[in-house]
This record gives sequence, C-alpha cells and structure tokens, in this order.
Amino acid sequence: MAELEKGPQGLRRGRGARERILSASQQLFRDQGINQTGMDQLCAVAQVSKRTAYQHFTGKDELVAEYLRRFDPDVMPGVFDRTDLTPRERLLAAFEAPTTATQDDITPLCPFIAASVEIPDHRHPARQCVQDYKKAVAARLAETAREAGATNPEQLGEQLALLLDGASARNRALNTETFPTAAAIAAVLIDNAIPTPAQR
Amino acid sequence: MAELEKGPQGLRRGRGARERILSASQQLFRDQGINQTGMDQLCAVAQVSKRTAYQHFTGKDELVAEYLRRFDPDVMPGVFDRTDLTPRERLLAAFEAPTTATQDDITPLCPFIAASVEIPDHRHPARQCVQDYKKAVAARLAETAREAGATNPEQLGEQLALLLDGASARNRALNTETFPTAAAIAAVLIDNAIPTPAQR
DNA sequence: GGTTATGTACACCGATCCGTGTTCTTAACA
DNA sequence: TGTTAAGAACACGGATCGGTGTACATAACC
Repeated sequence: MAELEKGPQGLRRGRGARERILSASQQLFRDQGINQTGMDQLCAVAQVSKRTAYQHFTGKDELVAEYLRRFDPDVMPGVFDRTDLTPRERLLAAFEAPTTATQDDITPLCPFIAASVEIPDHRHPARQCVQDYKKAVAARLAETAREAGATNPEQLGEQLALLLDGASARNRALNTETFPTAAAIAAVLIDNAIPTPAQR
Repeated sequence: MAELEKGPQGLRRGRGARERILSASQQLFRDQGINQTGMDQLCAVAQVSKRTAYQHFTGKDELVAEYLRRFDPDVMPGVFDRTDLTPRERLLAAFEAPTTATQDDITPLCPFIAASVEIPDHRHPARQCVQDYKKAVAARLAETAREAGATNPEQLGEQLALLLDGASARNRALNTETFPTAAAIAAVLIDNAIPTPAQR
C-alpha cells in the first residue's frame, strides 16, 4: 500500500486497467455479491479511475456479463482434462474439485447461480451467460458419461449437474459443506447408469 | 382499485396494516427479489403509510426475517400430511408439489435460497430463518424416510433435500422446469435406500 | 520530435435508498 | 362522552447508487 500511492510522478497503475477491473470484480462479486458492490468501491479496489472503467465497459451490466464470461474458458477447471483418471473417476472428481485450498471454509456459491438470483430480469445479458455456462457444464458431464459407457449420457449429465448446483445452493443456505452428500448420490447414479460395472 | 381510493370519508385501508405489509412482501420479494424491492414501493402496494410500516417493523431487515418466518407453518404445504399416500409416495410427491396451478410457467425459486443469496451476511437474522427452514425440511423428509423403512433415513432426507434445492436453483438459472429430473433421481435413491421393496 | 491512445483526478448529476419527524384523522373502547 | 391507539399524509434527511463532463498527465508508437 505504501509504494502504490498515486504519487504524482511515481508508478502509475498504468495500462492494465481492464484486467484490474475484471480482477477486482471477481473478488468483490464473489465476496459481497453483485448488487452489494458499487462501482465506486470496485474502482477503488481495482485502483482505476471511475472514468476509465466506463471507457472499458458501457455500464455495470456489461461488466457483470464480462465477469461471468471469463469463467467460460475454465469450465470445471482441469477436471475434465485429467487423462490420469478413467471417465468414471472424472465424473466423481467433479464433486471433489470445488474443495478449495484452505480446508476449513466451505465451498463458495457458484457465481452463476448467484448472478441468476441477484439479477431478476432473465433477459439481462448476464443471464444468458448463466444459461450458456450451465448448459456447457451439463454437456461436458454428458460427454464424459458417454465415454464412461452410460446408457443415457444426457440424462446422467443433467442429473449430475443438478447435484452440483444443489450442493452449491445448500452450502450457502446452511453454511455447511454438502458436496460429500452430492458425491454419494453421484456414485449411486453413475453405478446405476452404466450397464457393465467395470470390475465387479 | 376504484373503490379502494383514499377517499376522505370512505373506507380506510384500516386496521390490518401489518398483514397487508407482509402480504405485499410475499408478492414483491418473490417477483422482484428482496434487494430490488424498495420500502416505498412496498408500502404503496400494501396501501400502508410508510410511517406505519416502521411502527410494525424496526427496519427492512426485520421485515425480511418476518416474511421468511411466515413460511414456516406451511413447511412443504400439505405434502407430508397426506394420509392417502404411503410414506414412499409422500417422498416422491414432494417433487411434484412445486408444480403450481398454471401449467406452463416454471416453478419459482425457493424464497429461502433467494434470501440466502441476496443477503450476503450470514449473521443477518433472515439467514437464521433460512437455516432453520432448510433443516426443518430435511428433518421432515428424514422422518418420512424412516416411516418408509429406509436404512439410513437421515442420509436419505439430506439427499432428497439436496435434490429439491438443486432443481429450484436450476429452474432459475436455466429457465427450465427441472423438478422431473430431480424426481427421477429421488426414485432411484429411495429404491436404493429401502431394503425390502414393498411388492416386488 | 509530435500524435494518439490510455488513464487520472475530481466535481457533479438525478435517482433511489432506508429511515424519521410532524401533524392530522379516524376507529375502538371505556 | 372522552381517551387512546392505529393509521394516513407528506415532507425531509443523509447516504449511496450508476453514470458523466472536463481538464490534465503520461505512456506508446510513428
């Protein structure tokens, strides 16, 4: 904080404004929610002039949408790409992934669910991002389910996606880690959906 | 609307202020969300003086909490009390109940999940209501699961509760009715959890 | 060098937010 | 009848909201 002052001659926060804004959004929207985060605070955290923010984004709405779009590249980060696991193990791993580094705090609410609740208007651009993302996750789960040999991969993908969202919502509502519960259900569903259980 | 005017001599909206406020809350908080509903609008819809509202509730926070508490008496309205159904059928009926009268619009988001997302501070009184309600639902499900002869009723109750919340969240996120998917999972879990399937 | 994008600083706007103070009216109740 | 509690009407307050206008500074690129 000392060497980052706005000293008249010193280091400008400089060219990376857009990145700083999106990075601050990620932190603040997650910690406080979208509606509880004002543009003033956001700009302060991002160390960006308010004017600059509105040169990069036409408004808060667009910023929120862009904040969500940035998650797209890492749809379920690294879970589906783990070649060291069998398809079946990958499906189960999706329920352990959310467990973050520090072991005692619970998994935060999925930012897409949060956005869909905080933004009531389902024609808001951000709501489209939510829909796209949720469909993408279900599709990847279905794809992996197909690799695992499920008889009805689409159905299994949809079911597992529902479990993920249920666990996320209940984590928030109850302040308790419920992903293990979801994982247990997933195991049952997966066994039920694959005709020839591998080695058993 | 015609005969309800504030006519100087005519019918006063009169003594039922508190009820009108809570009734308006129920409608507006569901349709617009809590944060998107201002006290001014709420009082206008309730046909209540703003001053009166603040004589019944110390603030919006308390009003929100009371709004949630009013759901408690009807925890899963009528589903658990249907004596015409077997315990097993009652468990399954919980996934059809949310389907409201008009057949084409999707089930609205659970107001408790909505509140837990809209109110980030988990020490807010409303958040306690959310926790209580969610625990109560899981408990009633577990109770019914016990009646149905489940080997681990608490676990089944927790699992079914997760399915309900998952379907509710995805309904909002995807704008698609997903309770049938949850019901299908529930059927599998129930069959899996009850040792002696009745007639089969 | 000069030009042009990028960013800063800061005042400012109307709207809306939650909440209060004040005065008056009416219904219930004794 | 008089008293009291419940409510209405309405202006007002400070805070914050998303968003803008303007003038100035700096970095990059030619």
